[in-house]
Amino acid sequence: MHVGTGRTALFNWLYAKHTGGTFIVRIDDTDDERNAAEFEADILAGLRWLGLDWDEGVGVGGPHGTYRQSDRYERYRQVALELVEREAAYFCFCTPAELAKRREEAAAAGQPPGYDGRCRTIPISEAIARRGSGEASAVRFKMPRPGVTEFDDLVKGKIRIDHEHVDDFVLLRSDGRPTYHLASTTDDVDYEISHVARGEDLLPSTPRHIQLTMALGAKEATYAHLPLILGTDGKRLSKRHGATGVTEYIEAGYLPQAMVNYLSLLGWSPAGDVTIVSLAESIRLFDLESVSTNPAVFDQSKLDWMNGEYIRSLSAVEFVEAARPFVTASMGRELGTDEWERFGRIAPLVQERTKFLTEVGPQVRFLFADELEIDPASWAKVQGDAVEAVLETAVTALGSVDTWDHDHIERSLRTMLEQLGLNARKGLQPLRVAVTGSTVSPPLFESMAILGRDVVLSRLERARQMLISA
RNA sequence: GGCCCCGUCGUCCAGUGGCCUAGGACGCCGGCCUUUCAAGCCGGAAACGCGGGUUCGAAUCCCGUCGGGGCUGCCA
Repeated sequence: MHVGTGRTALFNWLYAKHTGGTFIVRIDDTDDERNAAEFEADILAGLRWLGLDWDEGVGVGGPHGTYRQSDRYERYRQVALELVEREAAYFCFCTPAELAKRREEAAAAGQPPGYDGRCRTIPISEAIARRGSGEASAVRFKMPRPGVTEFDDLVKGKIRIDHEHVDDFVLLRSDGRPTYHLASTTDDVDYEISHVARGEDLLPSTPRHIQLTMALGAKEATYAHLPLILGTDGKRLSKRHGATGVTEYIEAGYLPQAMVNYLSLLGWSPAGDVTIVSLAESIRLFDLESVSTNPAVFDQSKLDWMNGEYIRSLSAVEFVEAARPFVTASMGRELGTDEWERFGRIAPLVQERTKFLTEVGPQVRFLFADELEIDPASWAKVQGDAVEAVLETAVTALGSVDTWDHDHIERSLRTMLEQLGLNARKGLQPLRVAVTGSTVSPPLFESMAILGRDVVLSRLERARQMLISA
């Protein structure tokens, strides 16, 4: 699910929750270029991850069948034919090749490229005869002309479009499949949709949908066209801007709460100067009419920051649960009970310094590694005159600590620093690298405490050997 | 090209005629704190696209202009 789709879904959901309405999820799968099953699974996975539950629709059911357009082709066909019967639509015998050619010619001549309506005047009896003889035809909607569609968009305000600029669009393809316009408008009518909130890219199609709805004898929905989400270059957000799929963010270690909060701020803001907003608060304050009219650039650095905020706001237990699959993936194996216990002890320290759940594994792997890998760059960074003395003294000092816990370890190492006349930075970094394998790690004393004396001493000893053999 | 939408710091928002010497957040820069990295704290640079009106007064209203985006398919 594209993040833009996610944002649209979120706004629909917030509006439904705010107004006590019904949030319906229906699958628009009239395009058979795409793999419908995959497309649907991806959408539903995105919605579930974001926590946007639906009252009616795919999976949960409701009074209108499967909520999948691909299951309703017969209904759309009937609607199209009925429209032809009532002379609100007509059969068009122009072939796609002809249309393409005319479009090209029109473009070359500087003329508007839309369909010229040449089949509109074919007498119905003739059209039926041609169809009877096997000639392929599509069904086009007869856009009322002259005419104008005016509507009050909840976010854009008054919109007025002259039908002069709206051509007779296809309702039913020559192979009998409906177009998006037919299918979704029919669904909106059949499902008694009161509000349609969608991307601004569909604004120019709205006169079509409204006219179609009227031709169907129904009352049009209230529309709200949401501003588009742009990439950092100001163009519509697409694959080349990086991760644009909601589900990609799951694996990248983002929390759905952060994504939802971030998305909610793309085109909308709660009252006041708040940035971190709970979902409950968003529901309470949300309103389509206060959605901004201008497009928003998707700025990942703000999402990243927000993710860190949400990670830090997790309870200790929640954090462990959220991090668990990432730790397992990072280690490449399932951890044992005692290992999880150790993880639970270090977790609060790690939680404070992580922005993405994917960072957790690398930060704690030193706790579970039999043979610690020492990062070469880190090792190089701590080399100096004092290293050998530090390592040696530390082994002695730590060897005689009577209770192996954070406080005793700290006291012992501070004493060591004094003896050697070193500041903490100089004296502790070599130990950090020796024990955790990197210059970047959770706090050293606690790490040592959790690791246990034996492992710490053997790692320090090993580092000493490395010095000697070097 | 035509039609439509939009134009406040780099980015997301606040601002709906005087409270604006334009506010918050992210990012950026500097400092503090500090056992690393983060986090945290303090400070800083940074915007009303432009030109005309209207008005005692305009970021806020009107017009124009420039700029950006969308649509212009038997895609959605």
